[in-house]
Amino acid sequence: MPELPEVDAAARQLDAAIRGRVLRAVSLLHPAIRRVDEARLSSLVGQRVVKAARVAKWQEVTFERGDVLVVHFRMTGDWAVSATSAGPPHARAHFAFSGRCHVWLVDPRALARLGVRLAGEADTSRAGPDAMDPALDATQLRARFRGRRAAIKQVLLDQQVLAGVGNIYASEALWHARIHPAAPAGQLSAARVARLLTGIRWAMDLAFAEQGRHQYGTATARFRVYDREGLPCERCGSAIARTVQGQRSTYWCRRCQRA
DNA sequence: TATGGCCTGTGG
DNA sequence: CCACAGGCCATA
Repeated sequence: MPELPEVDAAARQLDAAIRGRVLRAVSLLHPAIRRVDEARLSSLVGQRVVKAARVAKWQEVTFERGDVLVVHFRMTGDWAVSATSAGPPHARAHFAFSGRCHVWLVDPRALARLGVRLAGEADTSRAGPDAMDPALDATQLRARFRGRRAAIKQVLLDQQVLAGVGNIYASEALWHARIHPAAPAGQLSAARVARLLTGIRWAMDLAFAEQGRHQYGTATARFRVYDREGLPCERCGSAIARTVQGQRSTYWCRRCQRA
């Protein structure tokens, strides 16, 4: 599920379901999810939802007193919304709202995280600018890469540098920009960073466009390089390569993407 | 900067 | 059985 476009869709779905409703009850259904401070969670019960929105790869549900429920899907989280109180498989948390609205956090791996930021508390996440923020330009992005000798692929995954790019779209964006995934981030020319930002927006826009349409495109149909090891590059026809960087798979074209 | 851990599931 | 999974954090 969760890179920026998917989290964005989830947050919109959540907002449509719960905005204006009152939280009636919360229950946690898996020990790993119980690491959240339950007293804080309970303090949300009885409050009305002002809005739900995406912030980087987080979702924030703002309540009337200014308290905020913070949710991160990690690898496999998602929402399930229904009018009945029967939970779906892998339901890890249950939120009951007024008007017979039930929301489940569904997460097979149970890696998702819940948190509560009470009114007046500072936001401690030091996330960088949002990848889809139109105000972000290539000059700013290049400034954020400056001094980083690590591979651009890994720097793209650093949410403090740029928020919202994950493992799939990092590969996709680098392919679009024709940049070698191991290139040192701080050495990229202005022109290359400009291409990279274009590539990031291109990959994200494609994913946004996919949301409304057939949810079930296969990976090979949806992506240009991700999960396409050995298949032909759609630009030059040579076989897509897979390498590992920082314990994560990187997919790229040896011919199109030069150092 | 690398490594392991968190969790469960799927596919080779 | 093993490798791997769209994320992130703790630790040395």
